[in-house]
Parts: sequence; structure tokens; C-alpha cells
Amino acid sequence: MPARGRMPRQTDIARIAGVSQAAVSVVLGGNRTVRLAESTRRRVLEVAEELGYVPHPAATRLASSRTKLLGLYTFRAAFPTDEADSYHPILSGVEDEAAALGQDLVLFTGAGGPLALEEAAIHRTRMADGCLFFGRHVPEGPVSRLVGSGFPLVYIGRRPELGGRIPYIGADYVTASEQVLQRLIDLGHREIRYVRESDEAPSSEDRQLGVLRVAPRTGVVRLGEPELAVGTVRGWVADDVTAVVVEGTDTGAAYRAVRAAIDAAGLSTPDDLSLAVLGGPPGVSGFEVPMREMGRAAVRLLVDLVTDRPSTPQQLLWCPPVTGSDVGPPRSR
Amino acid sequence: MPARGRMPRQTDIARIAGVSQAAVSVVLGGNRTVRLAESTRRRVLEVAEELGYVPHPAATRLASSRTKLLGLYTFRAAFPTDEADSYHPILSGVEDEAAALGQDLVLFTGAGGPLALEEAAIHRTRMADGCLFFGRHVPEGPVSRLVGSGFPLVYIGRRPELGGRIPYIGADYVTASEQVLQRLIDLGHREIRYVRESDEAPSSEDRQLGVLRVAPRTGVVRLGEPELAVGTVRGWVADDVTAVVVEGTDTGAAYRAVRAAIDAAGLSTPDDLSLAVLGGPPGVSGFEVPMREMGRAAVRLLVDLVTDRPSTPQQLLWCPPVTGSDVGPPRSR
DNA sequence: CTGAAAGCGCTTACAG
DNA sequence: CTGAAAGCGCTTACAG
Repeated sequence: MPARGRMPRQTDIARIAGVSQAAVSVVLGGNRTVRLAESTRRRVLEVAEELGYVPHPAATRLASSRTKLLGLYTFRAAFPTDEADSYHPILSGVEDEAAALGQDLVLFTGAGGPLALEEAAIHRTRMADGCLFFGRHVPEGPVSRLVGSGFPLVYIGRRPELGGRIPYIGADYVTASEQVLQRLIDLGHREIRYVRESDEAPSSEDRQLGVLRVAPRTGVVRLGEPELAVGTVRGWVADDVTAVVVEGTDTGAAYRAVRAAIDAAGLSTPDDLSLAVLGGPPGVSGFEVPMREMGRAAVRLLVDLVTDRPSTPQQLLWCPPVTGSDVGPPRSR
Repeated sequence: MPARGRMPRQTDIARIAGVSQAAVSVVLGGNRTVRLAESTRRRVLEVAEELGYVPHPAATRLASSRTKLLGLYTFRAAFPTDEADSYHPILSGVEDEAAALGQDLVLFTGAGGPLALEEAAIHRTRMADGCLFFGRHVPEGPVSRLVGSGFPLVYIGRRPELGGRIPYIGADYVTASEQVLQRLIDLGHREIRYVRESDEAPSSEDRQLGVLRVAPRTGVVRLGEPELAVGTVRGWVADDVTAVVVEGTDTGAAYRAVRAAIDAAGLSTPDDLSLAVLGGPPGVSGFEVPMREMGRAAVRLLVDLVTDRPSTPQQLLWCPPVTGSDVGPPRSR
């Protein structure tokens, strides 16, 4: 018997079962290529069971040269203090799929902190087999080195940086936005306004691209402040605008601003104005960002890269349209 | 130079710097007992930096136990699908303190799944230097072996199992509950009811203990269903009950049930009835569970255990009282 | 003060 | 069909 308090090892089993340690490894590892006598196999299994053998994860991973550890780098806290974490479904999807693929997740802390800490944390991601990056930010230096050295990495969200060499799982905002606009036009809307936040980001550019492709005459309003003047909304109606489309983002600021201004102007949707959000809160007309699926797909892609399986390193996922109650035909005048 | 795509190892550094691999280990491991020439040390550091060396966690862990990786085992998803995750502040505290102490976090996935997966995940925990366990569940077999083998582990929440050998950071529900009851009594309340959920758990037992210690005559109502009959509440008032104390739990079911029944009975707080919750939603009279601080303290304790520093392996944290607007003096009759 | 050796607990070619 | 050996990438006694 192994010493009390020490976890049993393969050598303990080998000694008791009267076989070599390597044979134990073969039996317990479920190695099908090596053939052993059935009696040996059974004996090993019995002793292992009896001793309550559990493989040491570090040894297993060292010997097989895969840590089965996937990094998850978030550029902010993974568990933010702020209760309302709109990105939560992405992380939930990541966790789910990682579990399904038998991978553990390492969270690199210090991501939200000072630059030096951040750089160090990015560097530490190398301890994992590969790493998921989640956030708009692409620190060109560190990330470029990572990619250049062949370290498997996947961004969540489209990242055109580094000459398009960054693998990612994004959402197909262009197509989804086109479809929303097409639907408005099919309903009869002609005078449309698009309200976007002032930040520049691929996810913003993609939406606007989709909007203008279908309805090139759409007026684009960049939101400078968290509020939208009631006068602006009244002006739209005076200009025969019948539909407003809003960029949906993590904070939902643009949507809330428009919603508030419409209410304050004493107008109602969809009677006075149709209102659609490009990737907004659940239930609001427009489309939904498949966050959970993005998380899952990112894990699958990363594992494919880690195991050298053929894969499509840059993918845009379909965004399901949402038919809410804020969109209707234009009011006949 | 190491082959492109392969992670640099200590031997790579050793070769380039012209020293032995062991010397590299000593320098990079920050080993203070072994003395090396300052020039050697500097050279090693330079080469390591240049190659972008990161230690292999499995190798480090196998050879010693200083991976600076702390496990976080949650017995459910760390990123639950359910948006309303009342335990979130605990994880937030864990992440925060881990960052402050320079530890990364590994999430062992598969925790919420089938038993076999769960057990396997518990065992994988040994990949880290130590592990935080979060959840009421104590799988005696695996956890007992972990503790028995000297693996550092800390539960979040008081865990009396295994003959009290489990290190934990809990909340001092007994004292906090006593204080709430004492305040009610000081205000003049004499006829009090305590509503608790029917689950048994240390956190429930502790609260009830505190209640009955200060007000032994308090009637205890175990909530069998998610609803509380309006008649029950009316009966309390008829019996001259002036204050109701409710167990606060993750779901908040008991509190919501009582609140709803009081409203449905057409009664108001604190005029007709004072209402306190033992660890409830923010702002409600009673006390607050210091979740964030529990997370932080658990990380500190775990790191102390990992580094063999003297520590108090079982701690109960103080719960700050909350003076809300639902408690007042009893209505004079 | 420094280097060569053994060992952590496994897996996987490679001989017999 | 089976066992002995080498090796995964580190740390840490232990000789020089």
C-alpha cells in the first residue's frame, strides 16, 4: 500500500499487480494500439480501482505535451464588478464548449490593470495550448509576436489588424444590417435615419456599411452625447422620417438615447416612427448578436488550431433577425 | 535559436547563455538560496526575455508546486446562463485579489455536468498550486483525499464536513442574525416570526441559531412552497406579531414570498409589520453578506496555505448590518 | 560559487 | 504480445 496521505501512482499499481509501470499506463490510458493480455488488463484495473488511483494532471499533461489548458484573456475583469455585463453570454458559451471538449480555462488576471501588467499577462498566455482574446483592443506588439511565433490564438469579434492575420470569430453585422434595412424598405419606409455611437470599431463600421448598402440615402447621425435632443426627433418627423435604426452596442447607450428622446417627444413606436436596433437588447426589433454561439465557435476554432486540424481561421456568424413590436409600416399621411 | 513555433525552454536559454539548464532554473525561479555570479544572472535574464520564455506550467507543477495558478472550482458554471447570478460578487472578489497577488486562475470546466465529469474535474484541480471550492456540495471522497494528501484547498462558505478539517472562509451569520434580532427587540418587538427555506445548510442553521439565541420564543416557519398564504400573514397580525425576519438566500425565494404575501394582505412595512432579511438584497433591512470580501479573503488564505505561511484556516467574516426602511418600532395598539 | 544528476508521474516509441 | 528505456520541462538536493 502507498504511504498514507500520498496519492497512489502508477508504480504503486504496478508493484501490487505485478506488472511494469508502463503497462499500467497503457491500460489506464486506454491505449488501444498496444495490446495486453486480458488478465493483465483486468488485474491492473482492479488494483487501480481499489487504490482509488487518479492520474496526476500535471504529469499527464507534461508527458503528452498538451496542457489541455485554454487561455481566456479578457482585457478587463472576467467577473466585472458591474452587475450588468452584457458580454456574459459569450463567456458562458466559452465555458460550455470548453467543458464539452475537455479543456480547462485559465483566466489571466491583471488584464484590466496597468499596461505593464497587461503586457506581462498577455505574455503568460503562452503557458496554455492556445488563447482566446476577447476585447476590441489589439496590442499590436505583443499580439503580433504571439501570432508570429505560431502560438494559436483566436479573437472573439472581427479584428482586421496585423494585415488580417488574426484568427477570429465575429458576427456578420453587414448582412444582418442589410436585412433589417431591407425589411424596412419592404414595409414602405423611404426616409430613414441611422443613429450610431461615435466610437470607431469594426462592429460599428460593419453595421453602417450594411445600412448604407441597402439604403444609401439614409442620414447617419453620430451620437456625441448620451442624450439626444427632443428637437432632433421632432425634426425627423417633420422631415417625413418614418423609421429610425440604431446601432446596438454593449452599453446600449445609443438605443436608450433614441428611445428616451422618442418618448420625451410624445411619439410612439411603431405608429409615429418605426424603431430597429442592430444587435440590441432581447425582444427589440432588429437582429440578435449570437454571443453564446460566438463563444462556443471560438473555442472550437482554437482547439482546431491547437491540434493542427484544418479550419477556417476567420469566421462571421449569422445573426438571427428579431421581429419585435417597434417596427411596422409607415404611418400613411 | 529554438525552432520556430516551438516554445522556448530552459535548455534553449542555457545553450545561448552558455550556462547549465539548472542555473537557468535557479535564476528564473528566483531561488535566493543558491548564489550565482551577477553576470550569469543578468545574461540568463536577458536571453530569457529575448526568447520570450514562459515556464511550462505542468513541468513546474510536477517538479514543485509554484505555478502561480490557483484553481477555482464552482460546482456549477462560473458563467451561468442565468443572468441573475447572485454569487457574482464572490467571483469578482476572487479575481480581484488573485490579480493583486499575481496569481492566475484556472477554471475547471465540467463542474456543472454529470457526476463522472464532476469527479474528474475535481481531480484535475491538482494541476493548480491550490484550489478554491465554491458551493455547498462537499463530495466527501474526492475532497477528503485532496485534503488528506495535503493539497491546499479553501472552501468559500463554512463547511463543517470531514470532521472540521476543511479550510474555509465563511460569513458570521450567527452574530449578524443575533444583532438583527437584538435591534428588533430594542425597538420593542416581542412577537416575532422567522421564515426560512426548507433546505438544510450551514448558512441556514447558523442564521436560525442566531435568531433563537436572542429571541428563543420566535416562531419558526419553514417555507414548503414558493408561495406564502395570505391567511398566514393575516394570522400573524391577529396573533400580535409585529416583526417578521426572513432567511436571505441566493435565490431570495423566502424574502420574495413574504414580501408578496404582505402586499397581498394589504399590509405595509414597517407600519403593520417590520420586515428584516438575514443577508438579503441590497438596501433591505437586516444584514449584508460580504461576498466580495469573502472571495478576496479566500484567495489570501489559499495563497497562505500554498506558501506555507501561518494562517487561520477557518474564518468567519463580519456581516455589516443594513438599516433599511422596512424596520421600525411596533405599531402601538 | 557552479554544474551534473536525480526525480516529479506520466506517455510513447522501441527492443525483445 | 510485453517490458525496459527515454523523455516531457522543470526543481532541488548534492557533489565538486
